[in-house]
Amino acid sequence: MYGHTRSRQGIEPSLVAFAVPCHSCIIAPAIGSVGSKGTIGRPGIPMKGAVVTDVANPEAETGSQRSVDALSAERRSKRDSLRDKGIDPYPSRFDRSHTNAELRKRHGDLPADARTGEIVQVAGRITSVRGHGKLVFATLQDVSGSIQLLIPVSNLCEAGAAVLDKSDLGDWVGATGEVIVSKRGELSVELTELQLLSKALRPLPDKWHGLSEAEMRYRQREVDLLANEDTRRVFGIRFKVVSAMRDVLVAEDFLEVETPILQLQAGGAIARPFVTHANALNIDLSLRIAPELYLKRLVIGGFERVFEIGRNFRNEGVDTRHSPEFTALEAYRAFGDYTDGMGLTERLVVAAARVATERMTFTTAGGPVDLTPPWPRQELLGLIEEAAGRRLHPSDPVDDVRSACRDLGVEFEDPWGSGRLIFEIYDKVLLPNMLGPVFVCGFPVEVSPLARHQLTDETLTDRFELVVDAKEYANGYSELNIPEEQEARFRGASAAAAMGDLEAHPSDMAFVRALEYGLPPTSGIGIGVDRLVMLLAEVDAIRDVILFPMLRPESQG
RNA sequence: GCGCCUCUAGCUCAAUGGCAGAGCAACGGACUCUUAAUCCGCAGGUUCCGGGUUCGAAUCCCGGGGGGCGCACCA
Repeated sequence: MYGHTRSRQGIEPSLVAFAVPCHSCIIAPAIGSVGSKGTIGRPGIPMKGAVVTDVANPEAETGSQRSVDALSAERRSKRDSLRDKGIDPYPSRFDRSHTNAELRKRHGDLPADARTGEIVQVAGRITSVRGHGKLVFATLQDVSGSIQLLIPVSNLCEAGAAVLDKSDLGDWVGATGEVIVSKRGELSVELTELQLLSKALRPLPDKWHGLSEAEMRYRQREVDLLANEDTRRVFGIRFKVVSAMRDVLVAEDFLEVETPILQLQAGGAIARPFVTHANALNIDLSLRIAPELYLKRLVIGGFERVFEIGRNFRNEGVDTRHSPEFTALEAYRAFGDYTDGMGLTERLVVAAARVATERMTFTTAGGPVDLTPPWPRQELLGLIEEAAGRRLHPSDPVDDVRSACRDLGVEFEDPWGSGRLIFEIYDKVLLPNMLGPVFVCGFPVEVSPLARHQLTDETLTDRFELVVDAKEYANGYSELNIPEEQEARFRGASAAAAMGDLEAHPSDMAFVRALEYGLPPTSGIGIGVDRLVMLLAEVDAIRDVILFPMLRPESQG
C-alpha cells in the first residue's frame, strides 16, 4: 500500500534511462568526496586488503578453508573494486515500493510483451542470473517470492553497470524499473537502476539442488532458508499456526501471560529437567518442563482466562518426535470443564489448519487425516475393552491387569498400579493404531496427578488426549481444585519417588497453598505446537519445524 | 545409552584396492527474451580426524568425531 503513491513519480519510462541519474550516481560523489582514501582505515569496516590478511593467516588454513577463501576473496575484491569507484556496498537504506508478491498480484495476468508504464522499486536477493551479453535476466527473491529482473545493460548508468558487473548470486540489491512482461511471458521489472544493498561474500549452495545435508541445514539455518524454498514454506506455516491460535484465544478473551522458565522445582509434568545455577541467590534452578502450575495460580489470582505459548525444556531423549526444547500452548479457562477444553482444542487446531494451509486433510505416515470438526470422543476404558476383549478398570486387582498386559505383550514394572498398567496398554497397544483425529477421554487418576476425578468414579479423571496419527497432540482436563486432594496426590507421588519411582510428580507445596485460596472450576489444555506444525506442514522430523535445533558442537576436524 | 547407515571440490553427487571425476557455482570469452539459458575455454581436493594392512587405500581393518535412522525413555 505504501508504494502506490511513490511508484509513478510522473516520469515517462522512456526518459528515465537518459534523463534521470540513478541513486548510485547521486550517491557516488558524496562518497567520492570522502574518497576511497577517506574510507580506508575507517574503524569497523572491512577494507580492500582484508583478503590478504585473512589468507595470510597460515594457522587458520585448512585445505577446504583455502577453497572457501578463494571464492570468498573473489567476492571481496569485487566489493572493494566497487568501493574504489565510490559506490557504497553497504548503504543504510532503500525505499522499496512493492514486494514481489504485490507486483504479481497487481500485474500477474498481463499478456506477453505487455508494458505497464509503472515504475517500481524492488529489493531482494539475487538467486539466479541468465546473461545474454547486452541483456541480462536475473531472479530477485524477497520475503514474498521471486520476480524477474530484465536488465538492458545500456539502460544502466556507470555505477549500476558496475554493480551488475560485480554482482554474485546471493547479493542483496535494490532495483528501479518499469513493470513489464517479457516476450516469453514472464512478469519482469525492466531496470533503469541497480544498487547493491549488501554483498554476499560466501558462495551459495547449488541453485538447483539447494542445501540437502541435514547437518548444515540445521547448523546454518539461514543458508537453508535462503536456498530451500520448502524450508521457507515450513516455517511460514509455523508462524501462521502460532498467530492463528493466538488470535482465537485473544478473541475468546484469554490473556496472554508469561510465567517463570527458571523454577525452583520443575512441575506440571513428569520429566527430567535441565538444571542451572543462579549465582546471585546461590541456588540451583530447573528450567521449566511445563507452565501449568503457575498458570493455574493466575486463575486463582482472578485472571479467569489465561494462556501462554512458550518453550518447555526436558532433559530427555532426542529423536524425530522429541526435542529438548519444544513449544507448548497451555490455556486455562475458569468455570469450564474438560469438555470445554475439547471444544477449545478443536477450534484452535482447526483455525491453525485453515489459516496456515487452507486445507483440512493432511498426509501422515498412517494415512490421510481429515481435521474437519467435530472430532469423535471415545472412552479410554471402552477402547481398551475392544482391544483386550475384556473390561479393565483401575479398581481391578493389580494381578488381573498384569495378566491382561502379559496377554497383550505389554511390558510393565513392579511399582505400577492398575491405573498405570491400563494407561500402558493404551500407550503401547491402542495408540500406535489410531489415526484420528479422536479425543480419548477418561484417564486413570494414577497417571493424572493434576486432574480432577470423575463425579461417579474416583479412580478416573475428567481428562482427554487428542490423538492424530498415533501421536498425542493435545492433553487437557478439568483441573483438580481441592487442596487436600492435590496434597494427598503429591504425597502419594513422593512416597512412590521414595520407593524408587523416578516418574513421580514432585510435591509443590507453594501450589497447594495457592489452591487453598480457591481455584474455581477450571478447564485446562496443552497443545504441542511443534507436532501440530509437523502435521500441518507434512514433515516427519521435529527438527524440521524448529529453526535452530539443538546439536552437538561443530567438529573441529 | 545400544545397533545400523553416512561423511569426496563452495553446493549436489560419481569413482569399491590401481592416474580422484561430473554438473552447478567461480574465473576468462561469445551472446538483446532467458527462466536448471546456451556455447567455448580455464581453474578448483588434507576424500571428517588418527592409526593399521597393502607394491598401492576415498575404497579394506581398528580407534575417535559430526550427522541421519531405528530401539529404549519421553510429548
